[in-house]
Amino acid sequence: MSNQSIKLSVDAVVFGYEEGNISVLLIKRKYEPFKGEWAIPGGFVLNEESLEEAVERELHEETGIKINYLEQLYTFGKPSRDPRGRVVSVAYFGLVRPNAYKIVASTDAEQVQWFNINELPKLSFDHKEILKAAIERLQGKITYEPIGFELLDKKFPFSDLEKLYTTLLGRDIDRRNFRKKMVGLNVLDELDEKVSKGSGRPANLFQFNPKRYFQLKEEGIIFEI
Amino acid sequence: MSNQSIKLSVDAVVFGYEEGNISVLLIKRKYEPFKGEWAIPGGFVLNEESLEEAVERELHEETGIKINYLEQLYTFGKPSRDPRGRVVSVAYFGLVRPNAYKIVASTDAEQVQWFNINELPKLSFDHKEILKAAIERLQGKITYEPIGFELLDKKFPFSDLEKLYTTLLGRDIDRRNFRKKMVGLNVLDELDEKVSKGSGRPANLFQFNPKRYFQLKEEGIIFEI
DNA sequence: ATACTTTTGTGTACAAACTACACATAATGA
DNA sequence: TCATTATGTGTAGTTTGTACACAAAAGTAT
Repeated sequence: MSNQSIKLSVDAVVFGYEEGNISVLLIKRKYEPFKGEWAIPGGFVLNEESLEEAVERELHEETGIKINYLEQLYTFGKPSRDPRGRVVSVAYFGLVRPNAYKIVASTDAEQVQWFNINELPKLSFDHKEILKAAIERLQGKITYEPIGFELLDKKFPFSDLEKLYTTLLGRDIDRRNFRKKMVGLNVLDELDEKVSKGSGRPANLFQFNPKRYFQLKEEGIIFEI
Repeated sequence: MSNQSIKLSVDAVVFGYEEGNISVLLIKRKYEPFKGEWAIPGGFVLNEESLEEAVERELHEETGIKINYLEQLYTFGKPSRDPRGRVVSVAYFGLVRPNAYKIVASTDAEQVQWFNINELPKLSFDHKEILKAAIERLQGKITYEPIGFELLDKKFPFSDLEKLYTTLLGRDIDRRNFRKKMVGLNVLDELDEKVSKGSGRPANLFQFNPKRYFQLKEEGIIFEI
C-alpha cells in the first residue's frame, strides 16, 4: 500500500513515587488539538530514529526528565483516536527515581506536572485508556519483576519498599512476612549505613543488586512477591 | 511531522497444536523482498481499518485460517528492519484449534505451511525475533491465563491438556497433581461423554467454562498452574 | 474367553511455603 | 527521664506443593 497515510507517534506514561504517592507525569498541551488540556507526553516518530529514541527525545524535549526504566506498553491504533487523522501510537511505560523528579516544560508543553494517579485531570485523545493500561501493568508487574526498586532511591530503607508495595497493591502487607520473603529472594544488599527520618529507630539501608538478580534469573529462580 | 514517511504493517504469529506438536503458521513469500523465503503472515494496514481488522484480513487473505484467539504481542520498529524503507510492524499472537487447521495460500503467499516450532526454516525480515517473542509469551502466559484451551478442541480429554502443558513447558508434569490443581481452579466442566482413542480406558471429556472463569476473575481468584 | 497391553482415574504422607501475631530496640522530643 | 515513634525479629498453625502406586476400563493378540 504505497498510498497509506498513517502517522506514527509514541507516548510515554511516566510514573514517579514519593512518600506514599504514585504520580504520573502529564503535560498541558500548547497547540491544537486539545490545546490547554492535559495529556501524556509524546509525539511523532522521526524517520530515522528507533521507537525508544523517539520516546526519550520527546520526553526530554517536553519535560526535561531523566528516565530510569522504560518498556513498551501497548500500541493504540483505533482509526478515530486522533482528530487530525489516522495516528497510531506506540505507548511506553517509564519509571523515575525521586531524585529525578525535577521537570521543565518546553516545546509542545505549556506546563508539566506530576499528578497523583487518584487525582487525575481530564485527558486528551485516548490517553485515559493508555494510562489505565499503564497502571494495570505497573500493579501487575511489580509482583513478578523487580521494577519497584526503579521508583526508589538507589539506597532505601526497607519501610520505603514496603510502603511502595502497599500503595501499589492497595492493601496492607505484613511487615515481617514481606521482609522475610523479600530478603529471601536474595537480590537485596544490606548496607552498613543507617538513615533516620525524624523520630524513631534509624533504619538500615538496602540496595537492589541487579547483577545477582540476573544471575538468579538465568538459573531459573523467579522473583515473586 | 508532516514529512514523516513511515509505513505501518501488522504481522501475526499463529500457533496450532496437535498431538504433542506446537506449530506455527508461515507463508512462502511470492514477491520481493525475500521472495521465495518463509515469513510470518502479515501486511500493511489500510487507512481506515483498526489494527485487529488488519491482522484478521491479512491472515484470511494469505492463509484462509479462522483465528480463535488474538492478542497484541509487541511493536517492532528498528529503522533497518525492512529493506524497502522504514516499516514499523505491530505483531500479534494468535491461537487456533486443531479443527481449524485447514489452510489455503493466496495473494502474497505462494505457499502456506505449519512448522513445528523446533524445526523452523530461515525467516525473512526480523521475523525470527518476533517468533521468539511470541513463543516466550505463549510459554509464559499459559501458566497464569487460561489460553491453553484455545489450542484444543472445545471438548477434550484431560490427557490432551496435560500433554499440551508438558510440551509447552518442556518438562514432565505429575499427572495427579496437575489434575488436582486444574480441577481445583473450578473452570472446567466435566461432561457426561467419553472418548476412546485406540486402546486404553476411555477418557471423560472436559470443557473450559469461560463464564465461570471471568466470574472468578472478578472475585480476584486467579488462574495459576 | 483369557491373558496381556494401554490409558485413565484416584489418595495419602511428607515437605515447603504462607499467615497471623507481639515485644524489644534505638532513636527523637517534650 | 519519660513518652512517642519507627525499626527489627521468631514461632506456631495452616495451607499448599510434591512424590508416589495401584485399580479400572477399554483394546489386542492368542
